[in-house]
Order: sequence, then structure tokens, then C-alpha cells
Amino acid sequence: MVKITDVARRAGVSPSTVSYALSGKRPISEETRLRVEEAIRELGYRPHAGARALAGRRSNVLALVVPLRTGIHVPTVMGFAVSVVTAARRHDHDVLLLTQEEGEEGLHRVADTALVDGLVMMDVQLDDPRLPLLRALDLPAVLIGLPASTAGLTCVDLDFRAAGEACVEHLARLGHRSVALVGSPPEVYVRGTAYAGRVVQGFTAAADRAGMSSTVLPCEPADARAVAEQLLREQPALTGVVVHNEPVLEPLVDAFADLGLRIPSDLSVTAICPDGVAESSRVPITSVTLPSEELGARAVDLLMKKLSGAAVPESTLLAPRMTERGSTGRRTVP
Amino acid sequence: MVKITDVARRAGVSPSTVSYALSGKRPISEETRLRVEEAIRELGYRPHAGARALAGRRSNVLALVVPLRTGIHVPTVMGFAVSVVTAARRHDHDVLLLTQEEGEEGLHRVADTALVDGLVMMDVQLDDPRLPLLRALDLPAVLIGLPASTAGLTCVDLDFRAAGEACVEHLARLGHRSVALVGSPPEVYVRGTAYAGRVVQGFTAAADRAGMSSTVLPCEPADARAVAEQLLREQPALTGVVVHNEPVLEPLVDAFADLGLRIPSDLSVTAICPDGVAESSRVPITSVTLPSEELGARAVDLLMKKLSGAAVPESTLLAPRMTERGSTGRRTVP
DNA sequence: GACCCTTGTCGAAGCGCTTCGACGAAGGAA
DNA sequence: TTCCTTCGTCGAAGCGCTTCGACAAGGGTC
Repeated sequence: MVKITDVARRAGVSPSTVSYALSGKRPISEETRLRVEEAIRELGYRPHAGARALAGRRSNVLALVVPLRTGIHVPTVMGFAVSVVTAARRHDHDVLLLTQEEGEEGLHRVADTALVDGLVMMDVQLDDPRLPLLRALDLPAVLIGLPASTAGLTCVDLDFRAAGEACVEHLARLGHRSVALVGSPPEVYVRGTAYAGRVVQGFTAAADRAGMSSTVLPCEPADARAVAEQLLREQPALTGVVVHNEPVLEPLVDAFADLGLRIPSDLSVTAICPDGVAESSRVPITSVTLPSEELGARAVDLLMKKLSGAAVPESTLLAPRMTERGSTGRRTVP
Repeated sequence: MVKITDVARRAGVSPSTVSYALSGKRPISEETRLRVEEAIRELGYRPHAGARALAGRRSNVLALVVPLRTGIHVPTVMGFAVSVVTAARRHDHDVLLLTQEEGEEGLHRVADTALVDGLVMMDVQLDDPRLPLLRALDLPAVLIGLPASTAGLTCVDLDFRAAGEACVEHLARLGHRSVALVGSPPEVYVRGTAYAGRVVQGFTAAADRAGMSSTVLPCEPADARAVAEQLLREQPALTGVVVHNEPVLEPLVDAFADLGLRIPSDLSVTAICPDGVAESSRVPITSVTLPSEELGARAVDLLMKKLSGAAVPESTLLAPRMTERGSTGRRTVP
């Protein structure tokens, strides 16, 4: 193993100079810096992570807590995870994977052993039991998701309430008068998943404001067909549907087609989901983007800011962005 | 932060004794050990990860390289990842997430900085470009997947060839004479994904041995319907289908149903996929398990063995296990 | 009883890095 | 010229842990 003293010897300087040349924490002459860099290249030097963590009190590792609950869409979660890893690398950090099962013990462990410098937690519930611990632990953390109270926390999320509203308003502008929201499986609402509830609120509020008739229906992945039938039966005037449930989107569209409805002429469909999901549907779907990429990057950026001691806002909500893809159209009055 | 000297003082022993009590690397009297343990509990001591890594030359962290290629089934991949994390925790290790994008540079980094003790790599291609590096790096590694040559490596996988054979033989025993394999998207074969090709080999070999007529058809996620139609058109005598493509399984079954075929009376369907996928299909599917749980655990166990200096076999193939779920039946001769 | 193990513990020496204080040299202000 | 800064570098002191060698005490063995 090549160490800092080897580099120092080769460059004809002291180890501390190498360290400063690398970190930039003290001025080093251009000439010396170049010599050091050359020595590093020639020897293939890489600082030992453990030694660095010990002496520098920074591990350059972040923990990422990924959810494994039922009713979540795994590819969407992975999208977040990948964007967090990518963003972390841009800041010269690595990412440690923590599963939900590990729970509080896992958080304690990585914090107390100084294994990680900070923490990104996904899929936060409205009243998440881990929040008190998170506030107590003195480990900088950023949540992806918005709990009931953000006091003392740092959260980023899509503004799901506004996203629900945006979908309804889009349909309202197109003349629709009767809309439905097809949401996540019931369990997701039961356990208080923040974003799910917020979409419902936004959807309902916007529909009420616009004087539209509206329904909300949770939906299991396998029940797309049944839900489609139920909607048409109970809400015969229905012409607009908002889908907030990735795995159900395509089956639902298929079910409507099988029931003889054409999209968008008979029925306008819009969704809240990652662009990839909306694009790759057989019928491309007009949707509000779930910007995993951007959310993950924001979360990491905020975490880095906290690590550098800067103050950050308690909550950052991204405004919804709607992309038309032809699955919505003007209501054709029958 | 509470450190080992604090514990030592409290327990009335020296730091080295605390260390030995913790690691068990030297005999410590029962009585002393208890006193140390109590001090640890009272103070809430946790050894500093960096210090431990530096002094002990072990970071107690593994790297997990997860694939992000197109055409893979993300929930299946996550199943592996979770099982690796869980298994690693049983061995007191944490898991660092490396994405494919990081590529060779990522491997180099975690190895050279001693960030991790070992490495688990998923989704190995037949002729994976990372293999030479992996052999060169002196970082213990285990692959999930079986490349063309396992020389100098350690690999675990389901015996996909045998799995393909098992499916055909199952259908043969039930009297079927004409079978088809619906596989992954073409790109997966093109890039030489090991398991995909092996299933084809096993499937074809077994069908030939049994004197059955057989076809192999790759399939994109969206093309289930088209593939079903194509199969019936080109192979009218078809009565048995093997599906090796998780996202396509359910749509394909639906497509056959729509085309008027009853399962299993008109058509027997079997699959190679995680049990969860086979069970949660609308029609539960007789399948060969893809034992993510077990494979992940095995991979980690093998890695731990390597870390302790023991010799391990170059390749470990798990025998296929078939579970009947009612989607296959005796061929009813027309 | 002399000798040798084994058991249980301690002190000290690192592991490879960062950081602090110190200091010579050079430049500016007076 | 003198004094004060700033710049660029060095040496040494840790960071918190593991491990090595040493050693006292006790128990077998002959």
C-alpha cells in the first residue's frame, strides 16, 4: 500500500504538505502542488479511508435509508437511490445502504460509530416513529418526503398537494366536470404515507373549487380492471382520471380500453409518476413528473450544506411540472 | 463521544483488555468480561469505525455493485440487494452501494482506499469487462451470476440451465409435445447476459432430448400480446409455455386468456422467477424459484469465508426447485 | 522442587492521516 | 531601516483503536 509518506518522499516535501496540497486548506505554491500531484499519479496513491475518517473526523460516507414497505413502486425507489448515489459521488462521498428493517438500531449504529457523516431517508411517514430519534441523534439528515411536522428537520419533496391540484386544474381547463383519483393501495393511506394523502387533499380541494364532482379510489396492483368498472358504474359522467399509482397506470389504461373507452376522446387520463413510466405506457400519459433525479440531488446538496455548517430551510417543495403527452383532451360534450 | 479508554477506566481494566473482551482474540476471565460489558452498556460505547478500520485493517463494510441495465427487473434486483444487506448484517458488516455507472473507477476507489473489505457484484455478463480488473484487484469478491470463465473467481448462481431443463421436463412429464420459451428482451441476450443464455440452452436441450418441438422468443415488456399471438399463429400445436421474464409474465397470461385459452386446460404455463412474482399473478404460476434471498446470503457467506482466508469453490450453482401452483396440467389431447 | 505451559492482563507501539503551532523568507508600510 | 504581515512549509501531536510482547500467577509434569 502506498501512503502519504511515500508521496511526500517522492515529491521531496513533508507529509503535511501533501495533505494540504490535497485538501487546499492551506496555501501551497503552484510548483509544489504540481510536484505532489505528479508523485501521486506516479505512485497511484489513494488516501486510506479509515485513517482519513479518524484524523479528519469525516468519513465521506452518507447513509441512505431505503423503504421496503408494501405498496411502493420499487423502480421509483431505485430511481431515487441511484440519484442519491450519483449526487453523493459528485461531492466525493460514498453511500451506505440501510434497509428499513434495520430501523432505529441501524441509525444509531452508523451515527455512533461515525461510519457516516450524514443521512438521507426516503419514504417518510406523516408521523414517522424514527423522527424523534433523528432529531436527537446529532447526525445531519435530510428526508425525502414531508412528515406532519418538519420542526428541526430538513425535508425535500415534490409538492404533491400542488401536483394533485395541477392535474385537476388541467382537466378543468379542458372542460371536464367529473373526475376521479385512482390512488395507492389502502395500506399506504392507512399507515400515513405523506405524499399519498397530500395528493388526495390537492385533488379534492381543486375539484371542489372548480365545482367538479370527484371520487377517490385506492387501488391494489391487481385490481385495475375492477376499479375501472367500479368507476364507470358509480360515476357514469366521468371523463377525467388522475392516476397516482405507477404499477396500476398501464393496466388501468388497458382496462378502460377493454371497456370500450378511447383515450383521450372518451376519457382523459393523467398521472403523477416518473417520466419514464408515463412515456413507456402503451398510450403515453400526460403527467406531473415525479423528479426522482432532481429530488435525490437536492437532498444530497442540502445535506452537504448542512455538513459545511450552513443553515438550510426546513422544507423544500418542488413545484409540479406537467408534461402533455396526448392522453388528455377537451371534453366532448355528449 | 465515549471511547475505549472511558470503558476501560470504568471497568477498571486497560484498553487492550476491553478490546480483547470485545473481539475474543485472547482469553479474558468471565468476571472481567462481564464488568467490561456492563461498562459498555452503561456508557453506550460504540467503537469508532474509522479507528477500527485503521488499526484492525478491516472496515467491516462490503461493496455491493448493483446493475442498472435496461431489461432487468428492478424488484428482483432489489430482492438481491436486500438479502445481501441482511446477510451482511448477520456478519456484522455494512453495505456500500456502488452503481454500475461508477464502473471500474468505483471498484478501484473502494479497494485502494480500503473503504471495503470485499465486494459482491450482481448481474455479471458472460464476458464481463470488469472481470480482469476484479482478478487483478486484491479485493475478495463474489459474483452473483456465472461468467464464461470462472477461473480465479468466486461465483454463485441459480443453475439456470437446469432450471430451463426442469421446466421442459415438467411439461414433458405432463405429456406436452410442443413448447415455447418466452425470454428477456433481445438486448439482454445481445449483451451476453449469462443466465438468460443458459436458460435458452437448458430449454432447448431438454426439448430436443424429449423430441418436443420448441421455439424461443425474446419479449419486450410491452409486447406480451403480440408475442402470444405470434406463438399461437406459428406454433398451433403449442400447449406448454415457459416464461423467463418477470414483467411479462402477467400480461402474457392475460393475453392468452384474452385469446380464449384457459390455463392450464388449454395451455400450461410455467416460469422462472422469484416466488413472489409467481404467487401474486392473477393465476398463480407453477415456477422454478429464483431464490434471491438464498443467493444473496450465499454470496455473503462465501465472501466472509474468503475474508477469513478459507478456500471456496469457484462456482456454486443452486439446484432448481419447482413449485406447482396450478398453472400447468396434463395435456388434454384434442 | 524445578521446570514449563497456560491463562489473564497490561503497557506501548503503531495503523495512515489531518491539523496545529512554529518559523524562515519575502514583501509592504512606516 | 525596522516592524509587521502574509505565504509556504515543516515537525510533531494526536484521532481511537488493535495487537504484540511481556509478565505475574497458577497448575501440571517429572
